[in-house]
Amino acid sequence: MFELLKKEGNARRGRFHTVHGVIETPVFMNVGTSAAIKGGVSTEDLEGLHCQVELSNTYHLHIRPGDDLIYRMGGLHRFFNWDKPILTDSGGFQVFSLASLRKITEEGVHFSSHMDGKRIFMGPEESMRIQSHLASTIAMAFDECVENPATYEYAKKSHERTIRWLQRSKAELARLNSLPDTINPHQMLFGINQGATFEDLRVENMCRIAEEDLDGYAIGGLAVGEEAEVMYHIIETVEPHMPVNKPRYLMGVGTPQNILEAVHRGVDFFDCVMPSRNARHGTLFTWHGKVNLNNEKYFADPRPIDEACGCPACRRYSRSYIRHLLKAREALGMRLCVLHNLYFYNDLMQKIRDALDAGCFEGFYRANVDKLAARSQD
RNA sequence: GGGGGAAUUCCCGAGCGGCCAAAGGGGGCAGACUGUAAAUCUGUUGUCACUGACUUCGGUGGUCCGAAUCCACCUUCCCCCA
Repeated sequence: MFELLKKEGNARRGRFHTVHGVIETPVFMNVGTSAAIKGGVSTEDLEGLHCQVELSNTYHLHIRPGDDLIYRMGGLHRFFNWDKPILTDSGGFQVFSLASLRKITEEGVHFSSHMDGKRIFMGPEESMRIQSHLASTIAMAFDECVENPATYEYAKKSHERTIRWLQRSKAELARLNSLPDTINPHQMLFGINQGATFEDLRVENMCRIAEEDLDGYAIGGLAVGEEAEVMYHIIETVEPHMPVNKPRYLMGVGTPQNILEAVHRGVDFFDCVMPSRNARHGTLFTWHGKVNLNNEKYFADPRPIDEACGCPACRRYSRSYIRHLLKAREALGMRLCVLHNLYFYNDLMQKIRDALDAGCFEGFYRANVDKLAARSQD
């Protein structure tokens, strides 16, 4: 159940109630594809980072260790010891990212496993069965994330198929939730809006999936190579057609600036690999822009990554030391950087919520939207 | 004391007369990264007045139109026999 607590312009302050607890929105979901945040971050760490929701992936966990095992181990929450909400992505994104290894039909998608080349098939029913085994808080409908640029003809054909896949996902999850040995019979389902960069397809798709009366609605297929302005425009186009009393999730986005822009346009949920991946590669997000700790100018810099940050890395360690760890390929270097970036993202969302609560989001937005995208000048 | 082998650009290492400023790796420097096939990938790494010129392959001197590559001597290091 979603409570819309406050609105400022299009920006929304909300509260989403789940069987695994409350999610204060706008929220960033911390991505741990294979039931682990890459870089050596534990679930205890996640608590320290004020992480509200963890995100894992259906396709990856199906391949390894197998959803049967996770079901036997009592579901994802027990398997990796996390009792707060978990959202599982459906595997739809892998239709896009593993494009060279798949074939799409009306039934679903034939993949070659990226691990061993083994043939696997995943359609809406398979995705829901796997997610039911994983017993996540929120399951995502099985969709096709279309490549950019896409032709109008293909985008139309694809989004219509994605709607049929959504209806099949919904029916299958309802069936699974009613079975006696289902771990989480209250598993929720979010539908995913598609339609590439075509306004009419996006709107038609949104109106059609809204009729399915789902627990939440996602905008997918963005941040796949199009200009940021195009992404913002699509959000603005779709948003008026999204149910007001349900959470809105912009999938896979994005930079701190992207998130602020999207909150400004009415989005509640986000997830992105960027904070963890960039951290592993040495790029840190701060309140005065990006810092690439690999740069020589930080060789003897005694300051923390961000003076204003309260994360475990900034509380104890200098840029100089962490840079050394990265250069020496010490695991601790990556870990500290990932802790910092995830703390930063969760902190960014907290500050957005605080601003909304205080009724000063517009000022917060204006003060930070450009600064966040810049390269730090210090 | 006798015999054999080796010295290459920051490091390791290829090169055996012109197509060599010199493969490949490492390291350095910089960039990318958006529902994670990413601890990955890309560019760059002698100097400059940079679509060209100059300096460089242990040292010195030769041979040759032309030498990192061939010859002589020197220096240093390694191996084998005494």
